[in-house]
Amino acid sequence: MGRLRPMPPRATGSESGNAAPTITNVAKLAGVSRSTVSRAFSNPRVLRPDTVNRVQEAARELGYVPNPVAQALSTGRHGLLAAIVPDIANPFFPPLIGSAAERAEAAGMALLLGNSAEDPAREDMLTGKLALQVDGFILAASRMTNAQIGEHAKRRPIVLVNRDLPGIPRVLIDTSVGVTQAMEHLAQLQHRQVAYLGGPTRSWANTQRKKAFRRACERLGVKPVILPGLIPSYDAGRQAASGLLESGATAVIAFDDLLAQGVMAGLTERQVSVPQDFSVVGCDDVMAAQTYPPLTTVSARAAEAGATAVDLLAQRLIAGTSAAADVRVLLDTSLVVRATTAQRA
Amino acid sequence: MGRLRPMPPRATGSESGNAAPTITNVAKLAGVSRSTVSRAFSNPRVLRPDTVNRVQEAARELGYVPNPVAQALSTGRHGLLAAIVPDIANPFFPPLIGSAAERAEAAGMALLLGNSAEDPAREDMLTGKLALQVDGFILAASRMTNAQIGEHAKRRPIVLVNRDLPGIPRVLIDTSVGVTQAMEHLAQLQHRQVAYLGGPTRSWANTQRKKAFRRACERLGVKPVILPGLIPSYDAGRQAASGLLESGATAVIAFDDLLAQGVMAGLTERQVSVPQDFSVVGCDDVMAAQTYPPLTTVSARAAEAGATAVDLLAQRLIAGTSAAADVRVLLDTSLVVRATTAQRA
DNA sequence: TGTAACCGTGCAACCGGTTGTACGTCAATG
DNA sequence: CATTGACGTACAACCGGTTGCACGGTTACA
Repeated sequence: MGRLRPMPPRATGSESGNAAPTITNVAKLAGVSRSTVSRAFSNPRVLRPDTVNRVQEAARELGYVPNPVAQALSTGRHGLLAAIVPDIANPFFPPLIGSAAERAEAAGMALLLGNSAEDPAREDMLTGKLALQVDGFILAASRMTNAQIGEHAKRRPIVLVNRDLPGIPRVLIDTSVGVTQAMEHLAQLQHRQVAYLGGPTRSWANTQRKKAFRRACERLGVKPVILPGLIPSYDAGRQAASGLLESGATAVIAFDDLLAQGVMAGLTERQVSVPQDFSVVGCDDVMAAQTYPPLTTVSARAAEAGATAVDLLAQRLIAGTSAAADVRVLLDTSLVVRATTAQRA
Repeated sequence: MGRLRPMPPRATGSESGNAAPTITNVAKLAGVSRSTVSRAFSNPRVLRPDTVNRVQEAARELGYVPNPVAQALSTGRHGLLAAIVPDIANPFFPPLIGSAAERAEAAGMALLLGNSAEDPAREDMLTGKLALQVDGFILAASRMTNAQIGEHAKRRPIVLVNRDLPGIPRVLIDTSVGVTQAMEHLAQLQHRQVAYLGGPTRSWANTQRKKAFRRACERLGVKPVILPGLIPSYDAGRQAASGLLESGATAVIAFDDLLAQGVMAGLTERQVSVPQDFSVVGCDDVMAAQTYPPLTTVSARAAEAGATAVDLLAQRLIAGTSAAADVRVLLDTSLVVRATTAQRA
């Protein structure tokens, strides 16, 4: 680039190549200045209507469309939002991302995706790198420290999903309600000893679920068994099956559906049939309706969470930097009873 | 913005606010010109080493990092790739997107995500809108017409996934090999009549699979039953179960794992047990290892496809516009035998 | 000691928009 | 009829980098 003087003063006339038309081309064709063209798009009210028409017609003729990069440099608004997730292959996130992308588009913005691969350092790096090219962040199930998040929040608006950090707008999927319902359901089915198969220790969701589980057990007079936090995967669940059986529990609530599915596999391999001999409840309602037997699970409303987060962010972006108080959206959950729970044998 | 003359000539000294430091700040601190700072980052070889050091130190001190938006405007390189998929909630795509994002990052770029929601018009619009802010596109299972794709390819480099359009670089997951293997497997198990449960009619993958199925049936002397194309979902599969049973087939190859899973549910509801009474084979190996019983399926290597597509694109971007001949990468597939196929009853 | 080649850095134009202010025009008003 | 104000548009600085060329200083060689 850096066009130089010696060069012919720029082929002023019609487009020679297939380069995208610029505001200058439109201005020339419409017989107005560049600023007028700009205003015809960004602030038409200040122009005479017929001027606007003339410009628009010229723009249409050339196929002109404003260059978002130039706009970003000039205005500081990029029209981009970034969503950072720990693992896009985890079925919890795609619906969240999908609906976030949709809402972003509705707000005239596009969504940039970052995959932290469960690595806090990587998440930190990614967020820092993207900070200059996006207007704001959705941090889903962030693994960064509070301090790191706070630092990023100084540069760009952030909305958290499933992370409860006062001072930063956040939307939380409150599974404790659903877990409590699940416990009531199991108690009603005469289960007197129930296990909770934990997820990642550092996960906010896991903390919430475990707490709700404990509390409900106490209230209902059910004996709780807590199995340690695991990587939420099918294999981990399968391997946990034997421990479950030894624990004496007759039912389990798993941290998520992947674990639950693995547990079912492990149980079946040991000739324990679900739900006749053992009841299984999942969490997140991801894939639950897509397998057989259909899994009883706690719905997670991930899609809504993504949509809400984007709406919050967009709202904050158009309203200016108004801190908008301390937003904390709680999304309720509830138990979806399908076919993996039954009366205690 | 548009800072004006009447304003004090810009707080030259230390940063007053928390605005990101610019090349000008660094230049001032290092006692060199802006162009020197620029070169220290983009082309350090032309500078004296100690000058580079001085600039780098100043940059570090200020926490300077080049603004990618300004770079994009100036150089035309954005450091962004866009991936457009028909439906991010379909479990086939997340692994593809995930590995694409990873490879993009390895190449120093970030990945922008577009969700077309299965709508060709929307896909066309999205691609057009993003064309000015990204360096290239990955179009996965595109639903656009050849003409539309060709039009976009004129503006930006494109790599297709699972779409065979001569002249555009493409990576194709060739499931015909895997489907053929599946048929051989079933024939060996004494199945004499096998059904193919189709996917979206306009999908390239579906065409390939159906063709391979037909050919293998012919060669193996198996009677083929073709069931019409469906939306690939659990429910569609479940509803297809009765038709399958009526058809007289004793085994089915489903267009994808979602359909297969639904079929299994439908069969079980009708007291037909898998694999004792009926054999089921899926496609894509998505979720197959995460359910019970583990599904026999054709592996799809979606992650590799995403990675390959990005590598192709990145290669083409750094090599300049060299058309690089007519690239067509075929990814072989193979049958993964798990637990949903057995000897004919 | 004069000159040529070379090296390193600064200058200024440029990417494609945005926007505060100045200025010219015309109608309304005194 | 001169003055005022409103209105619409042009001018030019600016966003934060990049880059071709010019220019000044060294060094090498004649």
